[in-house]
Amino acid sequence: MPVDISEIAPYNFSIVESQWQNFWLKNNSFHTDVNSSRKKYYVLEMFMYPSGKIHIGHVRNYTIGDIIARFKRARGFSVLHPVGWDAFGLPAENAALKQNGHPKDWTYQNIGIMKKQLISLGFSYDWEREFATCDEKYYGFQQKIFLALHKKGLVYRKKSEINWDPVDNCVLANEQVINGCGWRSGAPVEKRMLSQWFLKITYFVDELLGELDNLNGWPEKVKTMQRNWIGKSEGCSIHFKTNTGDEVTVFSTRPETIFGATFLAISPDHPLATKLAATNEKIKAFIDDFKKGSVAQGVLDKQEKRGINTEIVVDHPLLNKKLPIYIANFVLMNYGTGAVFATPAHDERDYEFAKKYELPMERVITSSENNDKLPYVGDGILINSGFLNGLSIAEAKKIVIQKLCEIGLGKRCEFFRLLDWGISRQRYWGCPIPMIHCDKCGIIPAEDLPVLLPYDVTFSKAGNPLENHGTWKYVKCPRCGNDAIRETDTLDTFFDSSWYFLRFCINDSDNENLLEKEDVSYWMQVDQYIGGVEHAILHLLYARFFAKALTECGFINVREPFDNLFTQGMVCNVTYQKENGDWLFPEEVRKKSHDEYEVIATGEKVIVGHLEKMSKSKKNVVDPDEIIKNYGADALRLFVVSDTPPDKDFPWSDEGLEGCWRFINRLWRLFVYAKSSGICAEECSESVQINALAPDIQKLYKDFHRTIKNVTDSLEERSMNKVAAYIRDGVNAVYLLLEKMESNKLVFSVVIRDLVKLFAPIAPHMCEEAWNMLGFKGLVGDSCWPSYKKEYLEISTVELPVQVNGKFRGIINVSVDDAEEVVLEQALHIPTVQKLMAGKSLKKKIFVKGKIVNFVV
RNA sequence: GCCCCUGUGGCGGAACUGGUAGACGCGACAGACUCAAAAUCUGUUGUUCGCAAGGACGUGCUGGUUCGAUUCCGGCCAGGGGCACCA
Repeated sequence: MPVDISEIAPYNFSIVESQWQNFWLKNNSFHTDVNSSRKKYYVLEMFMYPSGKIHIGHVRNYTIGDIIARFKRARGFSVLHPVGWDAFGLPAENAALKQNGHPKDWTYQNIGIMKKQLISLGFSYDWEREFATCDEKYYGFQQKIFLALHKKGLVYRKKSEINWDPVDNCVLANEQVINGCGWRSGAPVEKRMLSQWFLKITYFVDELLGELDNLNGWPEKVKTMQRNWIGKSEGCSIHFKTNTGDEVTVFSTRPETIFGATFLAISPDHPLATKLAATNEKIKAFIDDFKKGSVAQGVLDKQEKRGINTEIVVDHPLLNKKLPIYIANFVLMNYGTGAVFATPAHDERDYEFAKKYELPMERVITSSENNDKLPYVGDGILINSGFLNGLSIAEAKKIVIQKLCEIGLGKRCEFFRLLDWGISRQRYWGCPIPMIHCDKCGIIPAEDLPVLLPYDVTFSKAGNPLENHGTWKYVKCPRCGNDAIRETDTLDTFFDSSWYFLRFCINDSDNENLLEKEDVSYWMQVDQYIGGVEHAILHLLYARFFAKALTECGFINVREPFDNLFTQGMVCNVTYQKENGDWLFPEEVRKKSHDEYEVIATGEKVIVGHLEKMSKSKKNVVDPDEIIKNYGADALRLFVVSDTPPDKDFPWSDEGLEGCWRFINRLWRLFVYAKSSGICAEECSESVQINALAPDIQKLYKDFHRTIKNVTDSLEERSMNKVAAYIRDGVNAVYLLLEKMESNKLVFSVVIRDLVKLFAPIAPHMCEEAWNMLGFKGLVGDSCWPSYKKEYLEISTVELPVQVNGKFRGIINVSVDDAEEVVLEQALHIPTVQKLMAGKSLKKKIFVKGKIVNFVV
């Protein structure tokens, strides 16, 4: 006799979960090796910064990855699913300063805490491959990579104006400046000149752009963002000689408007401007003012157009007239050539500038509509343009470039928005740049690799602790033996994260070569990469660059690192605020009436805000540890992939989590009930004879094959929300036939067995326990994934909708193979149909086999 | 300003190549069990008219294609994201 299902004790997740976690860990259950007999599958979630504790966003990211890893493993792939730590970086130094500790201790301590959290979530990692970027072995090898890139000419040094963060006291990459402020500190960025190391990312600009078209497994959104970031512009450069013998080259994407050019504008940073400033007080004052103002505010876009006439002129290349040169604040030195020819009639900025300084405008493009408004930037026909008159913009562009080339002044060319990547950081907690400054030999590679970070540093003095260290930087020059000084800058941590996925490919702890070519070519590319869309540009572009650069250097042989990319959405939660704007924790708030909330302690009115990304400052975070303690890891895992598609933002709700916990229990009760009804591994030995089954059991069995298909397909397309829904569907169907279980042991044994397998990627602990309880051998994940029979999916009878004039009017039960006449005859018997057709002539009848009947009257 | 994406019940969201819109879950309501409650199991739940049978409306708005449109095409509106003096 089976037990009473409502009497079954709740699932004891805390015991079961820790028990299986220990088992997996002890037995190294998810260890992987190169295995040529199986197809490989590399799943990777973006590794995390060890900030202290994981948050729900991490849980969602890593759960998606773990579900895929477990699913692929069950489907017979040799799965690489590693984990590591992006462990260098500023916060460690800030924390050390605050707590009077050491960045290294702080970092490794956090890693310990967070590792425990990951284990408590049941993620199926190959822990043997775990490492942190601050491990000596990792950054030591990274120095070799740096030197190889240097040798290849992909690393170079140049003096450049850098973004200086006055709060964090460090240099920022352009990409780390957001609206003129530091990406971490939020402080307005200042400009300074400094010698910096650069990675020549622009060397691969064509490939970085072009290969995007072949990345079919990447979201279109991310590819668009990268294209915009690279920012290719095609056009033509034009060379000018000034009346003072100087030279200016301009770049334009609109060379066909050259007849409308009325002046030239150069950047205040342009060499000619610098030269003029040396002898001209007014120009010097203008440039000085420009540097102060624009940099400090960092708000260039809304800035008023300003400029100064240099009194220098050039010849128009195609007309017999002179064009004055202006120094103008809207021309950027780091784009194009730092100089433009201005056509005020057809460019908004030029127009604004020309209007202010009363410069002439010459209309050269006309269109039928909108004929008098300037500036005109639309399509049209060329006028006032000599040999271009009457041509379309596209034709004129082609011909004018040809002409400019012929007379030797123009050149077809393209420019990119993408700039080389500045990688020097004046910080301690990073990978030391292995270079040595020698007075005699210059700047040369260090030979005493690895150059290790000294532990005994002080953070009390301002500036870089490596710079301040008593002995560390003093070395002998490896070339001449004289006293020399180490480079004290460290590498941008984006450098660390640009190749970590390659390092996971080797598993041999003795191997000094972290990029063992055979292992890398076995595992790469990453088949599924998962992370937040906030890395759409920087990290993902740098990683692509590294794959190309390391291939050029001969380390590896993969030019694109990530075959499929999945960007998951953020986890959001409601926010509560007092009327004065102070944020409140949910537990400080209570519901007063239907739509009013108040502060429990004071009774003040509470404003319920929109869903916002969980953040500590908004007091709307939930702690994964608390959830796991109260509901278990499986419930949390299920919840973060339920309901909402994983690429969309996820709205947190306590009720939703509760519902997942209820479902875990519902399923657990089903398994216990099944066991008590005699469902077990042994019962599965025979194959199900479908025709011998009672109709309802037969339907259940067939429908379950549909469930298997739906779950499998949804997993393949990464629609985890549908996976959860279809599994619930299957479970609901079984529940409705509970009392028939004992008398249909074979069918139910097979169904229950496959249910355990299907749900195991999402809720591995409970399913492992059920698998074991029902007497199945080994780990559930090692058993093969359930398969479905196609013939069970084909439906022989169907509920066919019947329409009159395209409107649904009833349903008939027919066999799929019934002839058209038979079906139509039956459809005409529906009373409503008869009523609607009475007295009308049938104009047309539509019959789509197995789909629809439609009478048009 | 430019580029991209998204609009479906009270809510999160399903819907195969155009073919019964609303799967599954949350919430709500009801029944069973219980002395009672919780838990559990079973139902109902787009709006609206109707006692009912049944009807009307309904996938942001608005046109179009079609026997038939959440799905395809045009125009608009709203929300979100990216870039932004890029020549």
